[in-house]
Amino acid sequence: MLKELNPLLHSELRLGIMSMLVSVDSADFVYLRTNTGATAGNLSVQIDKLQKAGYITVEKGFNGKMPRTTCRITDAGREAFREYVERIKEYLKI
Amino acid sequence: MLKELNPLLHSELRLGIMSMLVSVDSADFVYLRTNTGATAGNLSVQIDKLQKAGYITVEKGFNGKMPRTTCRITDAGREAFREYVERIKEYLKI
DNA sequence: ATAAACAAGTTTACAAAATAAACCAAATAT
DNA sequence: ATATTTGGTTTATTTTGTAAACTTGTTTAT
Repeated sequence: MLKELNPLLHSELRLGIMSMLVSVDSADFVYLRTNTGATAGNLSVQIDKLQKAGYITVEKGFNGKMPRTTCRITDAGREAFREYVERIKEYLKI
Repeated sequence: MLKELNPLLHSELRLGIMSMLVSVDSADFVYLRTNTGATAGNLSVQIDKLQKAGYITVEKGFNGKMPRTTCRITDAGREAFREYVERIKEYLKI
């Protein structure tokens, strides 16, 4: 029997964000926006959701004078991602 | 760069339906309902969407006196599923 | 024979989610 | 000085998912 997929991760953009964060130390807002191709508004909202779930941390600082938002995956995020991958594999039959 | 995921397949229930159909000749409504755990209403709606997209065929007949709805995946459905799997693999890093 | 309960779906109304447009504040370019 | 760009956030709209309510017919109990 197929197990439920974590609805927070089963979203194209949020999965994309997590996918980028899982293999780097950190990534900033601009990097994520560029590499996901998302609009800033959409990205902002989805980052918020991931943060509220405790899957990522969001740190606001400055790059010189320009604001910079840095995201990092948490252990809980990493584990949730791992389990999501495990579960969806059964759907994909791989 | 991550490619877009087919939104018709990136849905837990529809992906579950396709996942079941991809490896059997056919499956009827009751089988799909039981094995996905979906409500009949939800299943009906999602089957409709897959059919309208040309990913499955839906045949209405009878099992004795009781109505029976039989679903089959089409070549287009199989191909869409294949491509979806290929694309989401990059998100999952597998 | 009639009513109650059940089976197989469909329709529709509602809730949740995704998305982009509009907005804001500060920095840089003209 | 002012127009444009950068780095976002807020909010309004659209899209989507979902289940409750309904329909049509069948079986079972009385």
